[in-house]
Amino acid sequence: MDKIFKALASEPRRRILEYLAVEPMTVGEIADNFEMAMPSISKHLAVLKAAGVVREQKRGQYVLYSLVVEALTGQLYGFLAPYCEDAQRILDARPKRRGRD
Amino acid sequence: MDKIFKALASEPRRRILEYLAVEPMTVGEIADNFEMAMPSISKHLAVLKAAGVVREQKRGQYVLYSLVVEALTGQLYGFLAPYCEDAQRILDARPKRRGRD
DNA sequence: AAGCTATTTTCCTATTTAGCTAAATATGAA
DNA sequence: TTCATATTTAGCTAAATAGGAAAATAGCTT
Repeated sequence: MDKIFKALASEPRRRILEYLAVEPMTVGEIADNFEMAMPSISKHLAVLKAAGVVREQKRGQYVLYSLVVEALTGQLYGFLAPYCEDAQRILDARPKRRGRD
Repeated sequence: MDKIFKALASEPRRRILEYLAVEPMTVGEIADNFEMAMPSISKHLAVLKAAGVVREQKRGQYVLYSLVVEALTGQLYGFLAPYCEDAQRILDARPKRRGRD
């Protein structure tokens, strides 16, 4: 739980997720949308990846990042469940993840 | 959005919310459950209050803190909504808050 | 008023985090 | 191989955060 909230406690990182929600992107493409230098973006992506909410795929010399939306929503619903029946219901209705990837 | 995630990006603060989910408590009662000194708890409570997820009521020389569960869930569903239809549905079904308190 | 208890505020230190530049790594192209 | 591009890692500084102790504030109770 700590990793996901630490990851989301950053405006640039939340913005990165918004971009990735539209389509997978390379680090450079993401960085083009920010004032920040690429190494900083790269580190933000590492934080998001450690939290499980993005996935990286090597594509030649590029690295393509994509959102793992079930991980994002799943973790937050998991946190919310004890506070809210709706969240528990949504989790229950969710298809169980097979260890693919 | 920033305040809520910053607030939740702390294990002690998440634990405080768990306690308050059971019943309202004074600062001292909360502090009894932690190794931390009371001033630190008091500061964590201030962060949670700034994020809108707890409310404080003066009760004589005590201060009673309580969870504002709709604020906690509402903000997180609000964040989730663009990523997940379920969250949007839950928000829509939620009774609109009147400016009470 | 004086003393006691509960809480917050202030001030300080240690740790973590964000962002930068420069260097290292990895891949593709000539 | 050599050059160029994409990304990550290292090393640094500045800013933010966490926690403690001590002082300040607020409300009882005598």
